[in-house]
Amino acid sequence: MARVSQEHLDARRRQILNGAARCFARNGFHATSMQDVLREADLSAGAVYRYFRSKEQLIEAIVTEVLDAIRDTFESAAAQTPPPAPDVLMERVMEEVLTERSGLPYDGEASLPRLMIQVWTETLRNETLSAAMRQGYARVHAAWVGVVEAYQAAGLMRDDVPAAHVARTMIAVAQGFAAQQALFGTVPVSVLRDGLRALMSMGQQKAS
Amino acid sequence: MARVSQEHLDARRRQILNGAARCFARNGFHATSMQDVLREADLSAGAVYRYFRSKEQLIEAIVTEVLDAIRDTFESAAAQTPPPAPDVLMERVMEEVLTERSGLPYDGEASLPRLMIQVWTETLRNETLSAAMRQGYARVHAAWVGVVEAYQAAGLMRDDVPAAHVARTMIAVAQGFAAQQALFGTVPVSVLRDGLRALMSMGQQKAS
DNA sequence: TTGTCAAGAACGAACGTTCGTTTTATCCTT
DNA sequence: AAGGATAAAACGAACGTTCGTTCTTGACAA
Repeated sequence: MARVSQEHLDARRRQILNGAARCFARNGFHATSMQDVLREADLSAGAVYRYFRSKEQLIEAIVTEVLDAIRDTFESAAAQTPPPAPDVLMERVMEEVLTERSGLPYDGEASLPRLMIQVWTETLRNETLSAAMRQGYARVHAAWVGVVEAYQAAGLMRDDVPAAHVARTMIAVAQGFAAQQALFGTVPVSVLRDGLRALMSMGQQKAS
Repeated sequence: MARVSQEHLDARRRQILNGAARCFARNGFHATSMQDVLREADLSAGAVYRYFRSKEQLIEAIVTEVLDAIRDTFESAAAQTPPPAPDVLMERVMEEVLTERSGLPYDGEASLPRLMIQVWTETLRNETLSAAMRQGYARVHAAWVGVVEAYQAAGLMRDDVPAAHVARTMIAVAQGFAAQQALFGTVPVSVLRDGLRALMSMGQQKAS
């Protein structure tokens, strides 16, 4: 038997995924042809189809990686105790999303945000991926509800609002800011931190 | 001459756009075939190609309509004087986006948010559409900077943060919340309003 | 150590299908 | 009756995928 090493197989798989991710981040899943992927990965059709049964399976592999990376980033940021204030927390999350420490070796400008919105549109038409996305969101949401409850318990935030509503809003901020990175180009994360700080300063006169 | 009335022509064009928008909201631009559009619009290829030179032109027409509708919604919400607080302002914007008073006769659950994220991905690969999106964003941004400056001038918000940063953050909230509507289904806008209120309440102890 | 060989890995031309679009024929309004 | 609006069929191109072949690898006999 002349099988090649497992590291070799893994490296080939990575090579394909990375090439595909570059194509997908640039052009989206359905405007990217398999020939584009083959060219970018510098492999033949036969080679690629040895590792992935179909284009759809390749897409699903990328989507899963992206969802996992984002989920981990959001979850681990919420794990600190005591949780930092929203402006600091959000700054940290977005910094990680933009620098992609997430283990994804994709390169290119803001490629994770670009892939992220491609993934969003794909979940609209693939029920399996939609379920995966919702499941990842549920975990992030739960973690961030814990953060909000800590704010409220510490008296830092009014507690007459369901923590789930606040968590959803905070996640929306992160999602929207990430989308902006993809759409309008990279911007310092401090912009978001400052904006949140200013919004957080608007509550003082409410009691009068 | 056997020309048909202008109303007929306009109605046919609308019929095509509406059918295409339904397809695009459901499956995205590139996973929707022209045959899908023809079927949904209940017209033949010859008829559709009389009104739109190509699929790309059809896509651009839809993208432009969506961008215009969103821009108008965001801009008009910022036109009130004095501007309502962020939670109320945002609630109003999202209400309009979700009910689609915007003149777009597309139907279906949260179809404008769904189309919106499809449009986002399309701007990643089409420089013309990207420019249109950036231009629309610039107008919205300018309007919202005005709102933030009003907050600061009224002493409602700390004024040591650039208004542009706050405006960007507020737009991110709206974008993210709209994306959530597309991804996870409709949720009462009051969730966002509550979440913002809670975030706005976090500033009071800062001086101590 | 070296040469041989089978099996796995990779190649790339070719397949059938589906795509967006064009052409041709018919209908219908004026 | 005339001619634009629509339908229906057909087109070439490009798609995702397959498959016969070639190249490469590592075990093992000598």
